[in-house]
Amino acid sequence: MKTKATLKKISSRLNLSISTVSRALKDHPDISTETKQRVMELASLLEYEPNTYAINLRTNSSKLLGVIVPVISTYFYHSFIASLEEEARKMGYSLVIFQSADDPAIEQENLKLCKQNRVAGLFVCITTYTKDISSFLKLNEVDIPVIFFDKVPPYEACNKVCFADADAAAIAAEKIIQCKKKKVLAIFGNAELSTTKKRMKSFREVFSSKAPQTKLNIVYANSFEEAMMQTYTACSGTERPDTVFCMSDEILTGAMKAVHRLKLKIPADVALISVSNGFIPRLFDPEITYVETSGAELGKLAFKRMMDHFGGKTFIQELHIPSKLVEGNSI
Amino acid sequence: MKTKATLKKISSRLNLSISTVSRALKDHPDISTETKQRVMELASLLEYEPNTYAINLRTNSSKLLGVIVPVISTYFYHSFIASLEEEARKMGYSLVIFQSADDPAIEQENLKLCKQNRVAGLFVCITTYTKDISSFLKLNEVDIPVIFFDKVPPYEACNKVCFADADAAAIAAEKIIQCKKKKVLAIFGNAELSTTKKRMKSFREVFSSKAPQTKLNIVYANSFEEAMMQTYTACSGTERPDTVFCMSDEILTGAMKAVHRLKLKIPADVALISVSNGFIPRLFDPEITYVETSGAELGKLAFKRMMDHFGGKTFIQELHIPSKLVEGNSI
DNA sequence: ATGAAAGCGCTAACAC
DNA sequence: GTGTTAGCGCTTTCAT
Repeated sequence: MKTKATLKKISSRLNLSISTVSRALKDHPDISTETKQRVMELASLLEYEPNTYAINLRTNSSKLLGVIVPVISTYFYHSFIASLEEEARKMGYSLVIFQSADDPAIEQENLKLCKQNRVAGLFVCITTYTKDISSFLKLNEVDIPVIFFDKVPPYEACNKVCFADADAAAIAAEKIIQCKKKKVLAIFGNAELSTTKKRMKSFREVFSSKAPQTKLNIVYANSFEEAMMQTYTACSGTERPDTVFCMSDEILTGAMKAVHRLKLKIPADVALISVSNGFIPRLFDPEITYVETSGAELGKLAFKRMMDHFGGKTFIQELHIPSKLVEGNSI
Repeated sequence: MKTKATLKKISSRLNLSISTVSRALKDHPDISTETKQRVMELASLLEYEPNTYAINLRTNSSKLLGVIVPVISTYFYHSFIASLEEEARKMGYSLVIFQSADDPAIEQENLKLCKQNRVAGLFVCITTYTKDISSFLKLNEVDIPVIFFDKVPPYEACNKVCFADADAAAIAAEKIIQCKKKKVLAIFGNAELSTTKKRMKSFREVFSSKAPQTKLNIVYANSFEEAMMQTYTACSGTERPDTVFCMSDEILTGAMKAVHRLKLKIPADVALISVSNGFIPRLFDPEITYVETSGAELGKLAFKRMMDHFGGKTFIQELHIPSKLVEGNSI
């Protein structure tokens, strides 16, 4: 194996000191143009690459950002990660990725690995079951900013970026009312999640205040399959709803499968409206109308918040992405 | 900010030398049980975490693995990454993720970042346009194994893990023949890719040898939209195919949208068969029959190959994942 | 304009 | 069983 170039090697070859070479490579004003020239040349000839470990050790910092998500392979997270990666790369940061499998124990393991890797900052979407976030908050004590995103802890004072959940559900509810729908099957996700609670509360409220006569059938689905069954059952009875509201992409895909199975026409037989990251609704024909909760947008916001933090804006804040309706032809 | 515990601090507090502490923490046989006890206790009290940078610098190695993919947010890559992450975590490795946006220039940037981060190994799925892989192969010279996956360079001698492309297409072709289909629309991806070429060649060959009378309409689609248009055009004419073959998930989603728009019954009006990662085909009803090319499986294989490499099996090899048919009800 | 030297935190060869 | 020492590659202060 070819050994890597170091400052030492370059300096001895050029009869210069290590510090001069170091400075020359950084275009330090003290160094003469001629010396810089010589150093630069040899460095590129030897394909010199500064040793990041040495730099990190010396400066006690790194350009690594940790990301912990329940799973990568889901409608939303990979688009978040993708947009985060783009932003990070532009600023010279790299992303180290971990999955918790929605298991708090693995989440803790991942946290440990993040610490071990001495990440400069951490983005985390907690598991459905994470109650105690003190181990995360400890990172703040050692000046590693932690930014919670999407599924954020409800109680503590911590940095959060998430969607305007209440708004998203309200916008969908209003659209349904505006379309004069009367019988709504509303499928929500895991009842424990703060996201679910917020969305449901606001969804209900809009109906009770603006269209109290609407028949609301509210159910929960923790998976694609459950969403499909809920939809199938509700839509195959005689009391078929005129509208199905889906709280997430996962639920939407389940609902759509049931709709296809029942060979229902959209929106003639049943209308659909969803809250979504935006990819799934466009797969269908007609395209599904949805309230956008964009993972990409959230990724950008999260990264910006991290940079602000590095820039000194270390105060705690909760940021929201506004929701907007994207019209399809499903309602 | 609370300062982190180091060997130095622990040793001075305990009136021991740094090396004794270091050895105690590693459960070195030389150290007395009592000393070990005292050291362990103080270490956990101070929440000592070894400084990875110092270790990496000292040992000139890291537990980071680089991954470069064209995009994360696509049918296949995130499942590859997800499975790789699971495997890696089990072995104490962490994944640093980069997207090339299918742009060779960004790919080179990413490669540079991987070098900077001194990754212990690299997984890369090259862009559609990557012709020169010498910069990747250079890593091998400095003992950083590079494993190409999925879209692999066709010519050079390098480590590859990929699908048995020819087999996958052949299996689909045989299924179509077995179902006595006579008019096939076959949609392939980017014509430049070796994957495409292999799949198409073998697809054609099966038909010409086993069912030469079949009417084959072979087209290319570089995107979801193109696949939709190709399907729409072919299926709305009078000469509608009885079967649509889709080379990838992306193409399948496009084809399905066209099928829905034309309100064609599956498989009565048109049969479908696809090559797929396995998630998309199950979204539809009836479920689509597909030849599985599992990103998760490939991730596992790639990681295993990497570990073998670390274990000394540094010879170059090309590994394949066999293809298997997963029956739906679409043909 | 350049160099010497200390030190980041750790490991490991070599004392004793 | 424990300590001493050198050194990984770099930055940075202080000399000259």
